[in-house]
Amino acid sequence: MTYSISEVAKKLNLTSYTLRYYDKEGLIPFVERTPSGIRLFKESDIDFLKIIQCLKTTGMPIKDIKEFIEWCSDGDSTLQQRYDMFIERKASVEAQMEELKKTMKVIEHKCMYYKTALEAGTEDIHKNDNIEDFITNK
Amino acid sequence: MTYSISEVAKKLNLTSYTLRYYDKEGLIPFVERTPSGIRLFKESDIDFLKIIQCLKTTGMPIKDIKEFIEWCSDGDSTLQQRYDMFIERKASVEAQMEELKKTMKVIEHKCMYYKTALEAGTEDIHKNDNIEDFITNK
DNA sequence: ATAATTCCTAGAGTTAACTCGAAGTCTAAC
DNA sequence: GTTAGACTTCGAGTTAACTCTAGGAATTAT
Repeated sequence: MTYSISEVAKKLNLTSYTLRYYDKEGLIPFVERTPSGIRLFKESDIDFLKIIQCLKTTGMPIKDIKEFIEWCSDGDSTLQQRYDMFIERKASVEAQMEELKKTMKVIEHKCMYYKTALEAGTEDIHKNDNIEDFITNK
Repeated sequence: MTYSISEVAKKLNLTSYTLRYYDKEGLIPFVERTPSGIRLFKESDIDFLKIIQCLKTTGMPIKDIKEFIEWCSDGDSTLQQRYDMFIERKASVEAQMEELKKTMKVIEHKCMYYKTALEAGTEDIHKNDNIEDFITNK
């Protein structure tokens, strides 16, 4: 069973334009076509697109994802590169999570700041606060 | 005590170009100047820039940050908007963390996948795997 | 068989966030 | 008082990732 480009777009919550763009950029060279040139997406193609979306979420640029796709079609000789890449992605995601946690602390502090200010009707009650205390975690 | 643009850039790990760009975009209208036009950053300006960096980390676009800055100079009448904004930022960061967690699971699975493939010398040992099982969390 | 819909490509346009170059001004050191 | 280095503005250039348009071909519905 195969899917049309618009079906895949709907399934993955992106547009046909984007899928054609990914194809143009060499991210999905494995997608087959009808004799008249229309793309036919297999289930396995959709799985690959899910991995591509996952890599994008980690902040990986498209040209790097393309390199990974090329490694995939190069077979077992590129296993080490692909392993290294995922280890590096893992470290990157860990770093991003750490940064988000720090960011969250500041945002939560600001939520409290404005909650109390709203209750008081003025920001003045924070006149003596020291924002550094929160950013530096004192 | 004040700081020059390049000192602030160094402190915040960005460039003078970027700081001037932020100024041009209205993110730091409070930064004062010498009579000859040179920017003098106060400690409180740097604190504001840290909040701006924090908002950027949450994925907030610059024109939205600008709106927040405008609210700040509009005083207490905008407390509700600012509170709502931070609540919304909090939800956004929570969503991002959730997505990163899901992404992490897939990445970790791929790390294992390639680790075992490397040990076996070939990807073939995963011939019967079903990637869906991992993506759908089975 | 015709009309509506969906597909195709090539290439142009958009947007965000920088990033830089040119030309000139300011300031500190000698 | 001149020179090196940092500062200024203005506007142009860059990059990534889409996003869309035009013009045409294929498929589906009536």
